[in-house]
Amino acid sequence: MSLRRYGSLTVEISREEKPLFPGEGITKGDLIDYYEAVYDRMRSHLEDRPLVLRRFPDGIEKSGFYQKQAAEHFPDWIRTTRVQKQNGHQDLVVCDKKATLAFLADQATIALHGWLSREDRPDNPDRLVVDLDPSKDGFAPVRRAALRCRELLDEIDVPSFVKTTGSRGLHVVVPLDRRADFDSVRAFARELAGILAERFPDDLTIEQRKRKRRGRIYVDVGRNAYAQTAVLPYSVRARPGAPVAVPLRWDEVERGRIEPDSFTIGNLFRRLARTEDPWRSFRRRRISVTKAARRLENRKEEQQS
DNA sequence: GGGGCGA
DNA sequence: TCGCCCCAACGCCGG
DNA sequence: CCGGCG
Ligand SMILES: [Mn+2]
Ligand SMILES: [Mn+2]
Repeated sequence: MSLRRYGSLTVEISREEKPLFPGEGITKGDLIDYYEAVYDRMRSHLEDRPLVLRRFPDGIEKSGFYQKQAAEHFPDWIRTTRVQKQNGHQDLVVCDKKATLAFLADQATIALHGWLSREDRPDNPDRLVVDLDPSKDGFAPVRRAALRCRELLDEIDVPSFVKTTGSRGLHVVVPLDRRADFDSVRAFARELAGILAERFPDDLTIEQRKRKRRGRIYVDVGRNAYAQTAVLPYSVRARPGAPVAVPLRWDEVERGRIEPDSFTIGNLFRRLARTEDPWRSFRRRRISVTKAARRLENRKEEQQS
């Protein structure tokens, strides 16, 4: 057992040498090192956001579990927030310091998923996510879908940001001013998805039924709802190679060199050292969904005339 | 990873 | 003392 | 209302 100190807090680390990614020999100690080092970049995406933990105490080759309710035995300095659910409430972890991230990593939390809203206004998302899910292999169509999504948003002066998920797809993310609730945001997102699928019916679909997708990319906006989550920027994924969800610049998507597993625990720091935060302007560019929806309506009218 | 519980 | 179990359930949508 | 989906 070893100890790591974070200011006045001490985290007991158990079994640093335990392999969590046996294929690559990546250990729990490596995971903790990673999250320690990435905390400063991750911080703005963690702040005030209820978390869902994806834990793999016996490594990614064994089954893991999701954890929402913070365990009784978590230290008292781990902050939690009470959220309402169908039949009562739950206390979810909120990460407000590096020590929390280190503790969660020691608990074999490989991936962190976050609500799209923050604790002070849980019904009003601060980001809209267009989740592009390929139904077959090949990343080029996903990159193209993301660029088409950005293009549509550009047409109505809505800023957009893109990240790899570390899995198979991409997320296109729009920062919101939180004046609109989930129902309004989702209605707008569904409108966007519908237009995209209409423009590119051979490549994109909004069909929920897998069988009806026919190999096309699923433009999933269903995550824009209360208590739903998306993988957080810089989260590791429980997949071979220890891939990471990484914010990108749009020109990187245009160049077409990025693959879903381009960034991993093992190579992300080269990038962080060389590249400034591609989402640096995220907060500055928050928008009103109500106004954006109005611009989308106007545009549709002028196009049919 | 760690607590609770029944054998 | 040891082995086993638990650790999320929810919200939306189309039919 | 059910079942599928993520
Ligand atoms: Mn996805
Ligand atoms: Mn999805």
